[in-house]
Amino acid sequence: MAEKDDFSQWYLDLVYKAELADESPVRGCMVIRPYGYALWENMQRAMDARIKATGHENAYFPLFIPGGFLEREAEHVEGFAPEVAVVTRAGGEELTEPLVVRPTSETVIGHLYAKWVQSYRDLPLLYNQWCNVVRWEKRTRPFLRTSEFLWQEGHTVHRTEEEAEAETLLILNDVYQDFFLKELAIPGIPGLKSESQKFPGALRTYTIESLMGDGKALQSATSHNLGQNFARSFDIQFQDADGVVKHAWTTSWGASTRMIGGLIMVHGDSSGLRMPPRVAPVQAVIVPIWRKEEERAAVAEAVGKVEAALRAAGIRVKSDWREERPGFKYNDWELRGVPVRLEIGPRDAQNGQVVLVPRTDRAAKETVSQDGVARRVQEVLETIHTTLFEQALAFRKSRTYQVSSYDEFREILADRARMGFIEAWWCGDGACEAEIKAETQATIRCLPLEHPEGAGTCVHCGRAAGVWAIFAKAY
RNA sequence: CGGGGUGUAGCGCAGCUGGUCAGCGCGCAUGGUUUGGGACCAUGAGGUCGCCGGUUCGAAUCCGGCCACCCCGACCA
Repeated sequence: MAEKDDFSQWYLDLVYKAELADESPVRGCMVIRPYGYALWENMQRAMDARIKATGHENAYFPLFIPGGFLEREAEHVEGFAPEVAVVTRAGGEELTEPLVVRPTSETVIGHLYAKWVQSYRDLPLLYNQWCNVVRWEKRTRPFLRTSEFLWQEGHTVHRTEEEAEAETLLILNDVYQDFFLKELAIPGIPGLKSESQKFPGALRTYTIESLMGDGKALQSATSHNLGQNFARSFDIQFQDADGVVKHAWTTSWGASTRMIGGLIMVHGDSSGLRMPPRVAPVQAVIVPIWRKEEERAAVAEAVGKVEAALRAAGIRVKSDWREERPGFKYNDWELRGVPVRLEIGPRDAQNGQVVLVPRTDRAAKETVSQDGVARRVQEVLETIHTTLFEQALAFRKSRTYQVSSYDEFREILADRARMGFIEAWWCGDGACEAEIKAETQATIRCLPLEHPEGAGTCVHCGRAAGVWAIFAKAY
């Protein structure tokens, strides 16, 4: 595996060697292998629970969208047209109207919502779907940017602007940010996107931005207040209590398999992946060790007992009986990021013990009794979650800079070893933002929800500035 | 779409001034010795040398065309 100083190669090696994914015969697409898919399923389960806990229901809308639908919202079509895949031929003949493979489903869903919404009594409509989408990307990387990816997209309809805005923020905070903190151990920063970076067709876009191990930012989830734009384009109207027919307010929000890329780049180290325990496909692996056949029998008995105890405690456990040497297995499971390793050899079998090694700190190896091992593993899993989070937070802080001069801004972004989030005042002018991008390749990642009061001068143009922004180079 | 590069075994590569050039490492299979931090020995399986055409007695090797992929840039809510 490449060393971490060649970060993009390190990332690719890790994805393939840990067997999360493989290349596909179609350029830009990706095969998610069982280990990667198990991770995705765990993430889905945790995310889905939050989506439902906040009052949403799952549904499913079609893969194909009538070509004309995208065009109904001007900004939307402009934003997505270049990356849309279109089916022009099917059933052995040319289609009278080409079908777009969904890049996102605002339009089809809008079409149906127009039908389903009649009265203010029908609102709010709170639906979500888990599906695949296609966006033809020129440059792809597994998980981070693929032509087809898996995600969830929520689409809601509300009676008022305030309600829609509250929904957008509820998702951002109670679903996404909570998920990042509690499941992935990633300290993301919730914030508002600038005009140039918002979703095509949205009024406002909120985002969770997280900092990767190489100092670049990753947009990890987004939540959009669509205003009445799509309601107007698709005639989503309702008769309000006052008898007046009004356009509804809609939102949409999504999080994708890209989060897996984020998880890798935030937590991975030179030995490989480090899975956050709560979503890890395997939380504890048991490596049996023996020399002679008679030892094997005793070890097997202890392994069986420990495995059963862990399973009974709800821990996802696997024992590795492959015909390989222990050292090979240690490295292999470290590469795959399994949080806890349990070693059981003849001595341990004899003494009723197991050796427990946390992935985050090999030196913290400890010997525990077989009777208490399930409880101890649970504790260690919690500790590992906290450790991962704290390490990621410490890294983010060490790579976050508040600058007052543009020279300093440029210096930091030009230095691979220091690159990260730059916080500064910004005048709010899109032209100024574009110049910064042209000169430094950095973009405004977000206008963080938590920011200093007051005002200053724009880090680029020096004019009076009332907006606190986070800049970074991004994936 | 612009600039550069690469296509030879599952993966990574050597061979490329035409003639023992079908090879190496890893991986894989079989047998044995091993096993508390990436084992070793032996045997073996596996390739239309990206594709098409040309030059030649003879092409992985030279020439032409095509295709694919990679890197840098542009693009990327």
